[in-house]
Amino acid sequence: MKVANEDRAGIGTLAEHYLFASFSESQLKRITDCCRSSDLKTGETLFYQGDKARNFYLVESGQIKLCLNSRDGNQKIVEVVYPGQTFAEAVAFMTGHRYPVSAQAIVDARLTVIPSFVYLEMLAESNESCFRLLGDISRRLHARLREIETLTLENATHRLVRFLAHKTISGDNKIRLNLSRQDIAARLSIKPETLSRIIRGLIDEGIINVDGKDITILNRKALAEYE
Amino acid sequence: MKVANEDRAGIGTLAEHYLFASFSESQLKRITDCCRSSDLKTGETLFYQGDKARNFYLVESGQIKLCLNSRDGNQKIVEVVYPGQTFAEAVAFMTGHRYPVSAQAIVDARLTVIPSFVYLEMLAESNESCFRLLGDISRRLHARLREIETLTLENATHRLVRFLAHKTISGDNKIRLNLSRQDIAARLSIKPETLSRIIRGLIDEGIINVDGKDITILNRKALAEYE
DNA sequence: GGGGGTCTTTGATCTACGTCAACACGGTCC
DNA sequence: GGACCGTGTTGACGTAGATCAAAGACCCCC
Repeated sequence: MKVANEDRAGIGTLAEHYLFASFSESQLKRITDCCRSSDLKTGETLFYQGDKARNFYLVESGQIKLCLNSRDGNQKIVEVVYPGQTFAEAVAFMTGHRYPVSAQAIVDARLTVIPSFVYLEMLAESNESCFRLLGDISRRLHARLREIETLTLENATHRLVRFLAHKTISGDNKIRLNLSRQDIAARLSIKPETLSRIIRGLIDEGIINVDGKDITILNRKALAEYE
Repeated sequence: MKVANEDRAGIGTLAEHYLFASFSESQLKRITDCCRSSDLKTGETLFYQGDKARNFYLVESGQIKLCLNSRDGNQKIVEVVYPGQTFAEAVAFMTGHRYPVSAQAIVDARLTVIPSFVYLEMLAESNESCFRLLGDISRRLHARLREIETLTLENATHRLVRFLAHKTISGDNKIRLNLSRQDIAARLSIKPETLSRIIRGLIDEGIINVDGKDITILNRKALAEYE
């Protein structure tokens, strides 16, 4: 289902988003009146880590990567955000109100820019919406925990296998990758060269087949054993 | 201030805790009526990863480690919780309602056990409390992000230096470690042997001095350069 | 359609950290 | 006091993954 959403334009509308589902018509109008759309070209940066944060975002179309950069030029992709998903909601509640990551478009993207203050105002009037946001942030918290888990207790191959498993529609053995090799590498916290070698290994073992961005799982059992 | 709290008993009372500060007298009473205290001996496990979660906890005294365990016996300490702090608040909002980590006492500890359902009920009546919780979870989310950052973009020495810097009371060059070496290692995601060698290195460079659990920073500038 | 650029792959080598094993240093229990 | 056990340290060695360098593959764009 994730794959189905990718790159599809127009599914990111506020009114139908989970976080906004509990607002009344008038509340929703007050929010949308404050929102605007923003277009980003491939490679363009929306904000840098440390920037003052006044908004959060809903992806209407395209893909955005949230990443951390080290002084010596290394990049870690923390999350890739797809149409219909929001990001940076939690920033409004953090002291300092600064983005803890940078956000950059992987492909041309269109976003809805939502000023945090209006959202907070509406939140203060709607307990149900608070609960929705709590659920949303808790899910993110859990995702970060699993990330820490794979980083510390699993090796690079495990991480790739998990990544593939996550992309798999149940029952289907075909996966269409929507990220470049270097972005996958940065997402999995490994170097492109290493990723290439790991994929090579899986191909040589007859576990997967690769054709550009298309991956076919030939031996599901063997793949699962890496997890 | 963190150091000052450690092992001190009795500071963990619901009424004075941040998360409960917005509840009315009667709401607070309804919660406390449902709570009980629980004592844990050193090494005892409160819950295991995957256990059904019905409660969250406030540490009254002692120390609790939240950790992940791999099949091959490796342990990663995600967080150490001290008196006056809560943990597992977010679990109530997660699908499945299972603890994503295990919780174990590092030293004898006393906890307040808070049934999630009462807290949720009260939360539904108090928007301000929702905001407090949102702030609380957002802070945790940010902490996890920084953890991912140090794990992927920094090396073992950096992580130790950050750990020490975090423990430092500004202006004071003395640090009293309250964790065993192996727990520090598990917290920093390195092996005890490696931790030992890194510390040795810093001593040999004349940057720190170590006497059991007491560490003195001799050269703050040199230490900071590792960060 | 061909040439310049960026991505990806492959090979050779390096290194930070892990592993394994031996030893040393306290506590504590008779 | 001595035997003991858990914890920490040190040394020798192994390895996953990084780095460096070079060769292909791909992609546009004029």
